[in-house]
Parts: sequence; C-alpha cells; structure tokens
Amino acid sequence: MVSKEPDPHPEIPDVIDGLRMTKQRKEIYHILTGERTHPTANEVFMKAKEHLPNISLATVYNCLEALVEHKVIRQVNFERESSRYCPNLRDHVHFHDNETGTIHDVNFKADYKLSDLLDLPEGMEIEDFEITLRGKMPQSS
Amino acid sequence: MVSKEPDPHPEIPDVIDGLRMTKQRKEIYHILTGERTHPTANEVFMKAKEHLPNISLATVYNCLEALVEHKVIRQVNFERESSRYCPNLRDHVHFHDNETGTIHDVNFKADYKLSDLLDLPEGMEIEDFEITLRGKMPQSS
DNA sequence: GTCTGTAATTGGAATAATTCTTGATATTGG
DNA sequence: CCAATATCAAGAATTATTCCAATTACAGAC
Repeated sequence: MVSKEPDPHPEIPDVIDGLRMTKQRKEIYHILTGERTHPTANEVFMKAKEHLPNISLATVYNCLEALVEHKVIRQVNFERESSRYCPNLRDHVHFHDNETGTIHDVNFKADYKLSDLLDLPEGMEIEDFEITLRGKMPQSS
Repeated sequence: MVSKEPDPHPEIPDVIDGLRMTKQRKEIYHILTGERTHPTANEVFMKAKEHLPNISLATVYNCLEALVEHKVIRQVNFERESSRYCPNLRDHVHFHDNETGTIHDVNFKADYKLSDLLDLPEGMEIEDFEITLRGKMPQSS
C-alpha cells in the first residue's frame, strides 16, 4: 500500500556498465562525484549514513568494490593508508599535499608516453600503472 | 669469558648514515641486498631466522623501519599488499609482473623530468613520488 | 499482482599486516 | 665498571578490510 519513495538520485542511471545501481550504490556514487575529496571507505560510510541510516560499512566496501570493478570509480592507494576512492576516470595521477593532507588530481600532458620517461625493457607490456606524488603547494597555506 | 663470535657480515659497516648496524640489522640488510626479490617483512623474517633463530617479527619490522628512515633501503607498496623492501637506492620504479608475481626495477631515462610528462600546477613542489607499473613480460613464461 | 530465483545488504565475526607496550638485553660513553 | 641509552623480544592491540550467514530487495515468469 505504501507507494515507493522517489529515487533520491534520479540523475544517476539505474544501470552503469552492466552494474545495477541500487539505492546504496547510487548514494555512494553520488557522494564520490559530489566532492572531489578522495574519501576513504569510512568517510564514505559516515556521509552515506546521513541519507541511509541503516547502511553498513560492509555494504560501503561492497559497493565501492563493485563500482571499481565496473570501472565507474577508481581506487587510489597512498602507501599504507586506507584506500581512497576517486570518480575521475580521466588518466591522471594523484598529488598528496604533505602540509594539508589534501589530494589533488594532476593531468598528463597531451602527448604523454610513459616510455619517454622510463627505460622499459624490450617486451615489457604495461597494462596498468599508478603514479603518486607527495609535496607541497605554497599557496595552499 | 666467551670470546665474541665473529661478525657474520664484516662487509657491512657498523654504522650506516648514523644508524648503528646491529647483528639483526646487518642480517636483514644482507638478506635484502643478497636477493633482488623485494621481499615482504614476513619473508625477511623467515630468511632471518635461518641465521638468527631467536629474532622476532617485531624486530624485523623495527629494523626495516630503521633502515627505511635512514634511507638505507626503500619501502615499496603495491596497492594493498604487504609492503616490500628494496635495497636499490637509484631512482627507479617498480614493475609487477601480473603473470609471475615477480617485481622488476625499471630505470628512468637519463634526462627524465616528471614535468615533461605531467601538467604540474604552478607552485606544486614534488618532494617524493612513487610509480608502479603492472603488466606482463612475454619472455618471462 | 504473486512467485521464485538471484543479487544485494546487514551485522558481526574473522583475518592480515602492522604497531604498540613492556620488560629484558646489549652497547656506549664516562 | 656503571649509568644512560638504544635495541630487542614477545605478545597484546589496532586498523583496515574481508568473510559469512541470515535477511531483504529486485527482476522476470506466470
């Protein structure tokens, strides 16, 4: 008898790349795209609870994993810290500001080739790579 | 009354970069330089026990941490896997062979500059960076 | 709409890597 | 040799993440 509540995120398609976007997955995806803050699973969990009070941390991990596997978001690792998640699908690298702790996306130059930088042995095929930078941004303080 | 046993690693100095090289630290450093296999803390622990049966895993972690802090070795992280340790102090990056699981060091080209590859925002100062590659080496099978 | 199989979610327990704590040992400088 | 300091060992504690079993939700067939 209770009519279905309206979808809180109608702008997000119900299926992305074959992945059924459930209420929880939409919420998590919405959180990630909303703020470019590269949150950890736990930070996503805290935010998600505001709209879905019953969501569990396991679900957050499950959803993030599903979104990563379907290449809807990216998982980013900084040394041994908690994984962070990023909705930016463009090829890019991450810069960690040692002073503020914030993370910035850094783009490649238009014609970048890793092989210009690295002395890759004959036959080595790069399927994937990750570049993380650390340092400071003077004007950030 | 018991005369001191001979140093099992006389080729390793007793102090490196201000770090006192104890028996345990020498053994661990020796293991790392001996094989270019980028072992994990636990793998180092297993090897170390062959010569120092009483060494503890905590000591291995302590020693590795001390060696890393004094920049005698490097800590290498691959996604969420256990940290690995590397005695190669040259600037280099790591290639993880997805098929064999082995890790290869890859050198930079002589005149490499990150800023040739990346569109670094004005004022961003890179203090440190890490590049990890994944893929395959056809002739490795 | 109801049924039914499958997928997703929950909550809590379990795991793995690492760090911390405390007391014992060893080493160095005086 | 003694005191001060650094290191080590053993196990407990922590943290992030994964696993598991029991619901719950959903999509398609009827």
